[in-house]
Amino acid sequence: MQFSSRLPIAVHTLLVTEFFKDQFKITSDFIAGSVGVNPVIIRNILIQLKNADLIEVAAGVGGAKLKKSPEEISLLDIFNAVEVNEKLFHIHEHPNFNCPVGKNIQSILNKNLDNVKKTAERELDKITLQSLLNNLR
Amino acid sequence: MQFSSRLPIAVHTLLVTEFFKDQFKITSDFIAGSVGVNPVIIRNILIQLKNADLIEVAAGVGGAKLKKSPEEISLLDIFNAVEVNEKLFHIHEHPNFNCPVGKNIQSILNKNLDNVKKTAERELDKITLQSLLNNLR
DNA sequence: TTTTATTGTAACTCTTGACATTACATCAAA
DNA sequence: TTTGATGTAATGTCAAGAGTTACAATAAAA
Repeated sequence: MQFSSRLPIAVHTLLVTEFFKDQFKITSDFIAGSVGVNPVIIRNILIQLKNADLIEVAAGVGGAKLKKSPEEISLLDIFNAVEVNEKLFHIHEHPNFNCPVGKNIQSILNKNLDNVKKTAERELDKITLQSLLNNLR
Repeated sequence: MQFSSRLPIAVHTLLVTEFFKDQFKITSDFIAGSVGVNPVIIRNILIQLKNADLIEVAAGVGGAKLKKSPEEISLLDIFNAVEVNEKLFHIHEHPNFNCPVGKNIQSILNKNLDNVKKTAERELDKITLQSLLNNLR
């Protein structure tokens, strides 16, 4: 099991948007050319990033740009923009509630696994778009 | 995107195996009755737990039991037993290597996201089967 | 030796999500 | 009004999770 490539593609999109902002108009076709996927994939991700207030996109004339500075955008912001926020694990839904284990399994696992998820989120929040840009040079 | 219910079901399986070890023979049907899924699902998970040396299963006569003490089994051990170990995120495979962003995106994301995964694994490793058993009482 | 309960395992179906692609209406500036 | 983009719907393909049926293999007990 693996997370989809939406986070990687969204990160790539934002990096391209910032890196080339003074040289090119950042259209979905332009981004798609760097990412290597269909432009519609990029447009859908741009919509999600726009809804999360990370970029603005000029309808009609075209072109995207960041709405915050790269220091203010973390991988967690991007992750939350493109992945639906749900439990990390799918817990089986029909345990036997007449069994002492079945009765408690959901609350026990929810508590422990939510904690794991929070730890991973804190880690994602430490990584900024700026630090990734620094790695480019 | 979500991890499958294999880890939750495997944890449930091990808890049942230990909790009822002195009262019942722990067959796949018995476990399935507590988890609320088809016994074949349990048998396949038992095979994975057996391959990871966490339990032993008596073929023919039936019955499972732990091969280590609950203190020695962590959620990470169980996770590794039932989930194929792969990258946390699927990174897009055909970036444009002629682009300074496309050329570096894979190595940058691999490095940063592997680190997030390692953090989550360390967190899973802190949680033992015994601590979950304690929560049952 | 035969019966019995159980495991091991294959085969099949159903459903869902990711991803790719085509198509076209909408939009806003030149 | 033309032009180049975006917004968005529809469709197809593929892979994985989960459930189920079926049955051979196994090992203990009768």
